[in-house]
Amino acid sequence: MPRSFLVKTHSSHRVPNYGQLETQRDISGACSACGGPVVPLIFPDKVAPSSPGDPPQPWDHASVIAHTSLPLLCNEEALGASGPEALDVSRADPRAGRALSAPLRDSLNHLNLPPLLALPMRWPPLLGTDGAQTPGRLLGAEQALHGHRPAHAPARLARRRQLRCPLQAQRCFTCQFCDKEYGSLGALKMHIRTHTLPCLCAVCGKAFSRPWLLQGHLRTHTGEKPYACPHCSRAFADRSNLRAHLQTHSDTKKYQCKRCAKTFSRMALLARHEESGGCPGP
DNA sequence: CTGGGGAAGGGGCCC
DNA sequence: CGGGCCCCTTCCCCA
Repeated sequence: MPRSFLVKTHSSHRVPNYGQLETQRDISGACSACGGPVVPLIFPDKVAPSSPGDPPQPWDHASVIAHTSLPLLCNEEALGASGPEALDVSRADPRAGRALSAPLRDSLNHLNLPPLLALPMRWPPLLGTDGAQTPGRLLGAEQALHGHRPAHAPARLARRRQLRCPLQAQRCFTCQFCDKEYGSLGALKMHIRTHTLPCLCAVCGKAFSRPWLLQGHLRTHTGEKPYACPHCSRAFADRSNLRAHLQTHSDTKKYQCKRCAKTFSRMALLARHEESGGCPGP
């Protein structure tokens, strides 16, 4: 997905009011690293490992997980572990007697879910804002995790990577979960978070790849809308949504149909216009 | 069918 | 190098 026009604005404008959120995190206990709720990660039952035909799963790669330390970011603190043993995935096994944090346990009870459900990696079961399941839309990570992808033997996979990046084999970092490639280890680590989803919402249990995504999600629970439209009384929880809304106040719409010259406030509307066949043409 | 809001995903940039 | 924040984009849903 192209990300163009990444214009940095003045940092003085980056002062959203997270007071409520900070208070909430204090209640539940927060990860000092990501600000998310502190809950132990529970890996799927290793008694029932992935079948050979299944795609590789994050929990199938404990060594990689430990190396990146990403998925254990939160539960390390919850477990109070430090040192190498903190990276031992087996320590996060629910059968080892690890308890959920009280807020999350309450959330799970509220959702009436079976106890000790394989929680984090496949969690949550596509919850809507009302807590109901929303089958219509798969999360990106869920798509990556559950998409049908043939398993690759390590040697063959390495061979394929070599063929793909013959000149940059040393600088090519490939995701073990989806084969995406990155030019830096940092970029790869950030991407891996989209598979491991280390930040969990204490209210509904939904998992996110990054703390600020969780913060944005928490606004759906608190109702906080720090981004107000200067032209009307509307306010938004998300800056991008405000930006899209501002287009509705603009006389000059940003996206124009090349066939009929009709303009639209959003690219999605233009795309829908072009795909609907309703374009009268020039 | 169209316009718009809400929520979320994810790569890039800066510190 | 990692975290935080930036931005755009996408999807779903509703009026």
